[in-house]
Amino acid sequence: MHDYDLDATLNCGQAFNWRRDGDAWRGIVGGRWVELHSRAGKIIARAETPQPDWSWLEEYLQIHVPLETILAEFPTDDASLNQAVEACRGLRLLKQDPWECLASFILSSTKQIVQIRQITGLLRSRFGEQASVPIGCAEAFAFPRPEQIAERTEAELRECKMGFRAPYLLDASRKIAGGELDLNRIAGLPLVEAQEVLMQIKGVGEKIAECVLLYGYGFPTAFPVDVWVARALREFYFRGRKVDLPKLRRFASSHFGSQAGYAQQYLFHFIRTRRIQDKESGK
DNA sequence: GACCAGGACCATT
DNA sequence: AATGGTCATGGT
Repeated sequence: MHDYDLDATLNCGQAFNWRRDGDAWRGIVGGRWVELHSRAGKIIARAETPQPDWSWLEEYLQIHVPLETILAEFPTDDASLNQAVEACRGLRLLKQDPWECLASFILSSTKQIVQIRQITGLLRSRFGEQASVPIGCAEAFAFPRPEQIAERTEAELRECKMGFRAPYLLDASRKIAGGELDLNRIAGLPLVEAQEVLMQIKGVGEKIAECVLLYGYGFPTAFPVDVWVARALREFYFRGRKVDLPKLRRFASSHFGSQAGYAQQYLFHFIRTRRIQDKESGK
């Protein structure tokens, strides 16, 4: 896969279940331990036991998605977006488990990505089931299911450093475990209705709902606007002016077209990595 | 120590 | 409709 940038894809703030070890990425997908390498234009995968069928991983990584076709849907007269694509061509959107995605992004609000990794990691190791790993590898845990979270107390969840987000995660897990909310039903709904269903959960607003719809369900026009994307939109399309979130969202929905979600991810990764580089070069 | 982080919610104008 | 404060915790 010459057009698959594994580093960017696994480390661009859409998923929080990957750790780099040398040139390998290790994580849990669908409860299974897996290790990924990018080598000579190919992605090499290793699981704990031999896999007769890798379709679960191909689906997660969206291997079959033709990236060039998606990029061809981007607005052509957009220099900033073109620049973002050039900076990290090969960046992909994953197809994550909706529940894990929902729970992770409930925990994401006003948290840095390193901290989201820490919180979800604590949640796994305390409440998730231990996965089998190859000899010599660090222990790993599946993401706890809704029922496993729902039976905990708010105080127990707060011990995972999630602070005021604990009642939000508890509300989500209990609505789902209790059958009040069916995550399987969301996939077939129109975007706006799907978003409204998710926003019935306390602590889930427009942004978090769009993250779940984009990363967990693959709605191609979902366009989450966080502080970074807002920053990018204001700088690139409004000459740095103060523009409020509703206006930014309206602009995005009219400008980026049928693959707006992908465009969002390129802008997010572009402006974030640029900021990090600026800091490293002493600015 | 100040400021910020892949926000949401609620009270006040 | 639009601000503004608050929430918990840790990184830079």
